[in-house]
Amino acid sequence: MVTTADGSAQLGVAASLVRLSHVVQHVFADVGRRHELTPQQLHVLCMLLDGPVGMSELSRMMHLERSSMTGSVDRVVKRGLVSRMPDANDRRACVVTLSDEGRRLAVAAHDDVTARLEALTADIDSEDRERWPRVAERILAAHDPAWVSRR
Amino acid sequence: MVTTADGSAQLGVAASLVRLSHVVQHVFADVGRRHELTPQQLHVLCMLLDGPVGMSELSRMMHLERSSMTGSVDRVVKRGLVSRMPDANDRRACVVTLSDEGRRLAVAAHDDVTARLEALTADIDSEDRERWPRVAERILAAHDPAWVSRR
DNA sequence: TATTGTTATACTCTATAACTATA
DNA sequence: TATAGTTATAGAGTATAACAATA
Repeated sequence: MVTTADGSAQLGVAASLVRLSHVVQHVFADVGRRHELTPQQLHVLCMLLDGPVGMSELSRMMHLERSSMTGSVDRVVKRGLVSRMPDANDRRACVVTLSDEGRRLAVAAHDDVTARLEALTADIDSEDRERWPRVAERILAAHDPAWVSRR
Repeated sequence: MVTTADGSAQLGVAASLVRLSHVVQHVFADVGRRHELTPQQLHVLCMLLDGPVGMSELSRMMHLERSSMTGSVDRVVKRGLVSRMPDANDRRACVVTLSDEGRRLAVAAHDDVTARLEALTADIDSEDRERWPRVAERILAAHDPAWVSRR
């Protein structure tokens, strides 16, 4: 808690980010559960929405060890949501690809998460709603400078 | 991605919250690792910073089943970071209490997380830095109306 | 030699169901 | 009956180390 100029107490910037993160995680877990997906499985599917990705790249995107990815991908493969396709240019590698069912689930869950978060921010001034994503992008860029160029 | 009035592309409110959440989780995991704590263990310790808490209340605070809490608390007990004390008013219950070592670790890690997040937001206009926590509180209140009254 | 991906192993984390003890 | 907490069980998630195959 921080005391502001007018004497009222409010969360600090860091504390508010942590709290908000918990809200997002909670929404993510809840939406996943409704689709019978764990948060991690949903996360994997969302990473594949823009197209197939190799195991190494996927583990980098998710900040996980490659060996951890193997098991995570195995579980969604077993559910028929993704498949491993051979990489045409590198016989060591494979690309993980959404199945039709996987894409359907990923899109539905992604839309649900978006809707839930939009609802939570519905009563915020439109000025702040416009302003916030720009602030967020500054934070993302500070955390991962490469993020800017990946867009 | 959303296209704004001036034609530039930027993240939507929901997408920016999700991305930010990942950054926070990453900072949390990284700080924990430096103190040889898993993110969940750090989370438990932080929940106890304001004073001892019973198992049921703790599981409510962390959105976990009580049986999951048992194991989580067992692991930090085993490391000597917390202990279960009998509840003076209810012989069924116990209160989980930080040890000196646990408090030291919790404070150090908490400060590290705060410092890292403050650093990430350091180059943001002071107006936005002041404004953001108020916006965040609106979101927290929308997600959990009881949160307001708990402050 | 470096990279891609997997296996083996050992934990941590989590939920469900059934249980004990106290309120 | 209801609540506080645990146990038993099963599975998901994760990291480390060692390995195979290809680049």
